[in-house]
Amino acid sequence: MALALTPAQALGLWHDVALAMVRGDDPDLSLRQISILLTIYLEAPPHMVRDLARKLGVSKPVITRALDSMGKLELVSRRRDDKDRRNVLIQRTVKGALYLERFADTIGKLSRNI
Amino acid sequence: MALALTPAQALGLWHDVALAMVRGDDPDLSLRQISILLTIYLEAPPHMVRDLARKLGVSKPVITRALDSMGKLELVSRRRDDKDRRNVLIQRTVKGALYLERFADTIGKLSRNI
DNA sequence: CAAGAATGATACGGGTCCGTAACAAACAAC
DNA sequence: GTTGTTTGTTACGGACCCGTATCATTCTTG
Repeated sequence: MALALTPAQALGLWHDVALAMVRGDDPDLSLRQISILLTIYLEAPPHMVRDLARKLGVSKPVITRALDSMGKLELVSRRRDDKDRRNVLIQRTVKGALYLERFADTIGKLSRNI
Repeated sequence: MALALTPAQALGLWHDVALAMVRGDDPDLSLRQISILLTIYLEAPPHMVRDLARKLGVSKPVITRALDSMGKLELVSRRRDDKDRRNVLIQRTVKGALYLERFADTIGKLSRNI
Protein backbone atom coordinates (compact mmCIF):
# COMPACT_ATOMS: atom_id res chain seq x y z
CA MET A 1 0.00 0.00 0.00
CA ALA A 2 3.02 2.23 -0.02
CA LEU A 3 2.64 3.14 -3.68
CA ALA A 4 -0.21 4.21 -5.92
CA LEU A 5 0.32 5.59 -9.39
CA THR A 6 -2.27 7.83 -10.96
CA PRO A 7 -3.27 6.85 -14.51
CA ALA A 8 -1.23 9.71 -15.91
CA GLN A 9 1.81 8.71 -13.89
CA ALA A 10 1.46 5.10 -14.94
CA LEU A 11 1.26 5.89 -18.65
CA GLY A 12 4.08 8.40 -18.42
CA LEU A 13 6.38 5.96 -16.72
CA TRP A 14 5.56 3.19 -19.17
CA HIS A 15 6.15 5.53 -22.05
CA ASP A 16 9.58 6.55 -20.81
CA VAL A 17 10.67 3.00 -20.01
CA ALA A 18 9.42 1.53 -23.27
CA LEU A 19 11.18 4.26 -25.18
CA ALA A 20 14.42 3.65 -23.29
CA MET A 21 14.23 -0.06 -24.07
CA VAL A 22 13.49 0.46 -27.75
CA ARG A 23 16.33 2.93 -28.09
CA GLY A 24 18.74 0.94 -25.94
CA ASP A 25 21.30 -1.61 -27.04
CA ASP A 26 19.81 -4.61 -25.27
CA PRO A 27 17.76 -6.92 -27.48
CA ASP A 28 14.04 -6.18 -27.47
CA LEU A 29 12.28 -8.95 -25.63
CA SER A 30 8.61 -9.54 -26.27
CA LEU A 31 6.07 -9.07 -23.53
CA ARG A 32 5.86 -12.83 -23.12
CA GLN A 33 9.59 -13.19 -22.84
CA ILE A 34 9.76 -10.46 -20.23
CA SER A 35 7.00 -12.12 -18.25
CA ILE A 36 8.86 -15.41 -18.27
CA LEU A 37 12.18 -13.83 -17.39
CA LEU A 38 10.75 -11.88 -14.48
CA THR A 39 8.84 -14.86 -13.19
CA ILE A 40 12.00 -16.94 -13.13
CA TYR A 41 13.98 -14.28 -11.35
CA LEU A 42 11.36 -13.02 -8.92
CA GLU A 43 9.51 -16.13 -7.87
CA ALA A 44 10.89 -19.05 -5.92
CA PRO A 45 12.20 -22.03 -7.85
CA PRO A 46 11.72 -24.61 -9.17
CA HIS A 47 10.41 -23.28 -12.49
CA MET A 48 9.12 -25.71 -15.06
CA VAL A 49 7.66 -25.34 -18.54
CA ARG A 50 4.27 -26.59 -17.50
CA ASP A 51 3.97 -24.12 -14.63
CA LEU A 52 5.01 -21.16 -16.74
CA ALA A 53 2.57 -22.11 -19.48
CA ARG A 54 -0.29 -22.24 -17.01
CA LYS A 55 0.78 -19.07 -15.24
CA LEU A 56 0.93 -17.08 -18.46
CA GLY A 57 -2.12 -18.73 -19.96
CA VAL A 58 -0.28 -19.89 -23.09
CA SER A 59 0.60 -23.24 -24.64
CA LYS A 60 3.75 -25.14 -23.78
CA PRO A 61 5.42 -24.62 -27.16
CA VAL A 62 5.28 -20.89 -26.52
CA ILE A 63 7.36 -21.41 -23.40
CA THR A 64 9.78 -23.78 -25.12
CA ARG A 65 10.38 -21.31 -27.92
CA ALA A 66 10.82 -18.39 -25.56
CA LEU A 67 13.34 -20.39 -23.58
CA ASP A 68 15.14 -21.29 -26.80
CA SER A 69 15.55 -17.68 -27.81
CA MET A 70 16.40 -16.40 -24.34
CA GLY A 71 18.77 -19.32 -23.94
CA LYS A 72 20.61 -18.18 -27.07
CA LEU A 73 20.97 -14.79 -25.40
CA GLU A 74 22.16 -16.63 -22.27
CA LEU A 75 19.47 -14.99 -20.18
CA VAL A 76 18.23 -18.35 -18.88
CA SER A 77 19.42 -21.95 -18.91
CA ARG A 78 17.76 -25.35 -18.67
CA ARG A 79 18.58 -28.56 -16.87
CA ARG A 80 16.87 -31.90 -16.51
CA ASP A 81 15.33 -32.67 -13.17
CA ASP A 82 17.03 -35.73 -11.68
CA LYS A 83 14.08 -36.56 -9.47
CA ASP A 84 11.67 -36.70 -12.39
CA ARG A 85 13.48 -36.74 -15.66
CA ARG A 86 10.45 -35.58 -17.59
CA ASN A 87 10.76 -32.16 -16.01
CA VAL A 88 13.05 -29.38 -17.11
CA LEU A 89 14.28 -26.95 -14.50
CA ILE A 90 14.66 -23.42 -15.77
CA GLN A 91 17.53 -21.59 -14.16
CA ARG A 92 18.94 -18.13 -13.84
CA THR A 93 22.19 -16.98 -15.39
CA VAL A 94 24.67 -14.23 -14.69
CA LYS A 95 23.77 -12.45 -17.89
CA GLY A 96 20.09 -12.64 -17.06
CA ALA A 97 20.67 -11.18 -13.63
CA LEU A 98 22.69 -8.33 -15.09
CA TYR A 99 20.07 -7.69 -17.74
CA LEU A 100 17.34 -7.33 -15.11
CA GLU A 101 19.62 -5.23 -12.94
CA ARG A 102 20.02 -2.73 -15.76
CA PHE A 103 16.31 -2.90 -16.44
CA ALA A 104 15.38 -2.19 -12.82
CA ASP A 105 17.87 0.64 -12.73
CA THR A 106 16.29 2.21 -15.81
CA ILE A 107 12.81 2.09 -14.33
CA GLY A 108 14.02 3.42 -11.00
CA LYS A 109 15.76 6.36 -12.59
CA LEU A 110 12.84 7.24 -14.85
CA SER A 111 10.38 6.93 -11.99
CA ARG A 112 12.03 9.89 -10.36
CA ASN A 113 11.04 12.14 -13.25
CA ILE A 114 7.32 11.76 -12.75
CA MET B 1 10.74 13.94 -7.76
CA ALA B 2 7.63 12.70 -6.04
CA LEU B 3 8.27 9.07 -6.90
CA ALA B 4 11.23 6.75 -6.71
CA LEU B 5 10.96 3.02 -7.17
CA THR B 6 13.54 0.72 -5.68
CA PRO B 7 14.93 -1.88 -8.11
CA ALA B 8 12.87 -4.59 -6.43
CA GLN B 9 9.72 -2.52 -6.64
CA ALA B 10 10.37 -1.71 -10.28
CA LEU B 11 10.85 -5.33 -11.29
CA GLY B 12 7.89 -6.49 -9.23
CA LEU B 13 5.59 -3.94 -10.80
CA TRP B 14 6.78 -4.75 -14.31
CA HIS B 15 6.32 -8.43 -13.65
CA ASP B 16 2.74 -8.01 -12.51
CA VAL B 17 1.79 -5.69 -15.35
CA ALA B 18 3.43 -7.80 -18.06
CA LEU B 19 1.69 -10.85 -16.71
CA ALA B 20 -1.66 -9.09 -16.66
CA MET B 21 -1.19 -8.00 -20.28
CA VAL B 22 -0.15 -11.45 -21.48
CA ARG B 23 -3.07 -13.07 -19.71
CA GLY B 24 -5.55 -10.37 -20.70
CA ASP B 25 -7.84 -10.29 -23.71
CA ASP B 26 -6.36 -7.25 -25.37
CA PRO B 27 -3.99 -7.98 -28.24
CA ASP B 28 -0.33 -8.13 -27.23
CA LEU B 29 1.40 -5.08 -28.64
CA SER B 30 5.14 -5.17 -29.11
CA LEU B 31 7.38 -2.82 -27.20
CA ARG B 32 7.75 -0.67 -30.29
CA GLN B 33 4.04 -0.47 -30.82
CA ILE B 34 3.47 0.51 -27.21
CA SER B 35 6.12 3.20 -27.51
CA ILE B 36 4.43 4.63 -30.57
CA LEU B 37 0.97 4.46 -29.08
CA LEU B 38 2.01 6.17 -25.87
CA THR B 39 3.95 8.84 -27.72
CA ILE B 40 0.90 9.67 -29.81
CA TYR B 41 -1.37 9.88 -26.82
CA LEU B 42 0.93 11.57 -24.34
CA GLU B 43 2.84 14.08 -26.41
CA ALA B 44 1.45 17.09 -28.18
CA PRO B 45 0.46 16.72 -31.83
CA PRO B 46 1.18 16.80 -34.68
CA HIS B 47 2.74 13.34 -34.93
CA MET B 48 4.39 12.30 -38.17
CA VAL B 49 6.13 9.16 -39.34
CA ARG B 50 9.46 10.88 -39.64
CA ASP B 51 9.37 12.25 -36.10
CA LEU B 52 8.40 8.92 -34.58
CA ALA B 53 11.13 7.11 -36.49
CA ARG B 54 13.73 9.52 -35.19
CA LYS B 55 12.36 9.50 -31.67
CA LEU B 56 12.42 5.70 -31.44
CA GLY B 57 15.70 5.34 -33.31
CA VAL B 58 14.20 3.08 -35.97
CA SER B 59 13.64 3.26 -39.72
CA LYS B 60 10.53 4.74 -41.28
CA PRO B 61 9.14 1.41 -42.54
CA VAL B 62 9.05 0.21 -38.95
CA ILE B 63 6.70 3.06 -38.13
CA THR B 64 4.58 2.56 -41.23
CA ARG B 65 4.12 -1.12 -40.45
CA ALA B 66 3.33 -0.49 -36.81
CA LEU B 67 0.72 2.07 -37.85
CA ASP B 68 -0.71 -0.44 -40.31
CA SER B 69 -1.20 -3.08 -37.66
CA MET B 70 -2.43 -0.69 -34.97
CA GLY B 71 -4.69 0.91 -37.57
CA LYS B 72 -6.28 -2.48 -38.19
CA LEU B 73 -6.95 -2.65 -34.46
CA GLU B 74 -8.35 0.89 -34.72
CA LEU B 75 -5.96 2.12 -32.05
CA VAL B 76 -4.68 4.92 -34.29
CA SER B 77 -5.66 6.53 -37.59
CA ARG B 78 -3.88 8.45 -40.32
CA ARG B 79 -4.71 11.51 -42.35
CA ARG B 80 -2.87 13.50 -44.95
CA ASP B 81 -1.63 16.89 -43.94
CA ASP B 82 -3.31 19.54 -46.08
CA LYS B 83 -0.54 22.07 -45.49
CA ASP B 84 2.14 19.70 -46.76
CA ARG B 85 0.65 16.74 -48.51
CA ARG B 86 3.82 14.67 -48.12
CA ASN B 87 3.17 14.41 -44.41
CA VAL B 88 0.84 12.00 -42.69
CA LEU B 89 -0.73 13.09 -39.44
CA ILE B 90 -1.17 10.27 -36.96
CA GLN B 91 -4.26 10.66 -34.86
CA ARG B 92 -5.87 9.20 -31.80
CA THR B 93 -9.03 7.12 -31.82
CA VAL B 94 -11.69 6.29 -29.30
CA LYS B 95 -10.59 2.67 -29.14
CA GLY B 96 -6.99 3.70 -28.59
CA ALA B 97 -7.97 6.02 -25.75
CA LEU B 98 -10.00 3.27 -24.11
CA TYR B 99 -7.17 0.79 -24.55
CA LEU B 100 -4.73 3.09 -22.77
CA GLU B 101 -7.30 3.88 -20.11
CA ARG B 102 -7.57 0.20 -19.25
CA PHE B 103 -3.81 -0.10 -19.39
CA ALA B 104 -3.27 2.79 -17.00
CA ASP B 105 -5.89 1.41 -14.68
CA THR B 106 -4.12 -1.95 -14.60
CA ILE B 107 -0.80 -0.38 -13.69
CA GLY B 108 -2.40 1.85 -11.09
CA LYS B 109 -4.13 -1.03 -9.39
CA LEU B 110 -1.08 -3.27 -9.40
CA SER B 111 1.13 -0.47 -8.13
CA ARG B 112 -0.84 -0.51 -4.91
CA ASN B 113 0.29 -4.05 -4.17
CA ILE B 114 3.96 -3.25 -3.95
C1' DC C 1 9.43 25.30 -65.58
C1' DA C 2 13.28 21.80 -64.26
C1' DA C 3 16.22 19.58 -60.91
C1' DG C 4 16.75 18.32 -56.41
C1' DA C 5 15.24 17.06 -51.71
C1' DA C 6 11.99 15.13 -48.53
C1' DT C 7 8.03 12.36 -47.24
C1' DG C 8 5.69 8.06 -46.49
C1' DA C 9 4.68 3.63 -48.71
C1' DT C 10 5.95 -0.62 -50.94
C1' DA C 11 8.86 -4.82 -52.53
C1' DC C 12 11.80 -8.30 -51.31
C1' DG C 13 14.37 -11.92 -48.92
C1' DG C 14 15.09 -13.55 -44.41
C1' DG C 15 14.05 -14.41 -39.85
C1' DT C 16 10.90 -15.14 -35.83
C1' DC C 17 6.73 -16.28 -33.68
C1' DC C 18 2.21 -18.36 -33.54
C1' DG C 19 -1.33 -22.39 -32.77
C1' DT C 20 -2.26 -27.08 -33.58
C1' DA C 21 -0.92 -31.59 -33.90
C1' DA C 22 2.11 -35.16 -33.42
C1' DC C 23 6.10 -37.02 -31.04
C1' DA C 24 9.81 -39.49 -27.81
C1' DA C 25 10.95 -40.08 -23.12
C1' DA C 26 9.82 -40.87 -18.43
C1' DC C 27 6.78 -41.93 -14.82
C1' DA C 28 2.49 -44.22 -12.62
C1' DA C 29 -1.01 -47.69 -12.03
C1' DC C 30 -2.74 -51.87 -12.31
C1' DG D 1 5.08 -55.76 -17.95
C1' DT D 2 1.65 -53.36 -20.24
C1' DT D 3 -1.23 -49.53 -20.58
C1' DG D 4 -2.08 -44.89 -19.79
C1' DT D 5 -0.65 -40.30 -18.28
C1' DT D 6 2.47 -36.50 -18.05
C1' DT D 7 6.41 -33.97 -19.60
C1' DG D 8 8.84 -31.16 -22.85
C1' DT D 9 10.03 -30.89 -27.71
C1' DT D 10 9.54 -30.84 -32.66
C1' DA D 11 6.98 -30.38 -37.23
C1' DC D 12 4.19 -27.74 -40.06
C1' DG D 13 1.78 -24.06 -42.46
C1' DG D 14 0.71 -19.42 -41.85
C1' DA D 15 1.21 -14.83 -40.16
C1' DC D 16 3.96 -11.07 -38.77
C1' DC D 17 8.14 -8.20 -38.37
C1' DC D 18 12.72 -6.75 -39.77
C1' DG D 19 16.31 -4.01 -42.65
C1' DT D 20 17.48 -2.42 -47.09
C1' DA D 21 16.45 -0.67 -51.32
C1' DT D 22 13.28 1.37 -54.25
C1' DC D 23 9.17 3.90 -55.43
C1' DA D 24 5.45 7.68 -56.25
C1' DT D 25 4.08 11.95 -54.57
C1' DT D 26 4.89 16.43 -53.04
C1' DC D 27 7.42 20.35 -51.95
C1' DT D 28 11.49 23.48 -52.64
C1' DT D 29 14.95 25.82 -55.02
C1' DG D 30 17.10 27.77 -58.70
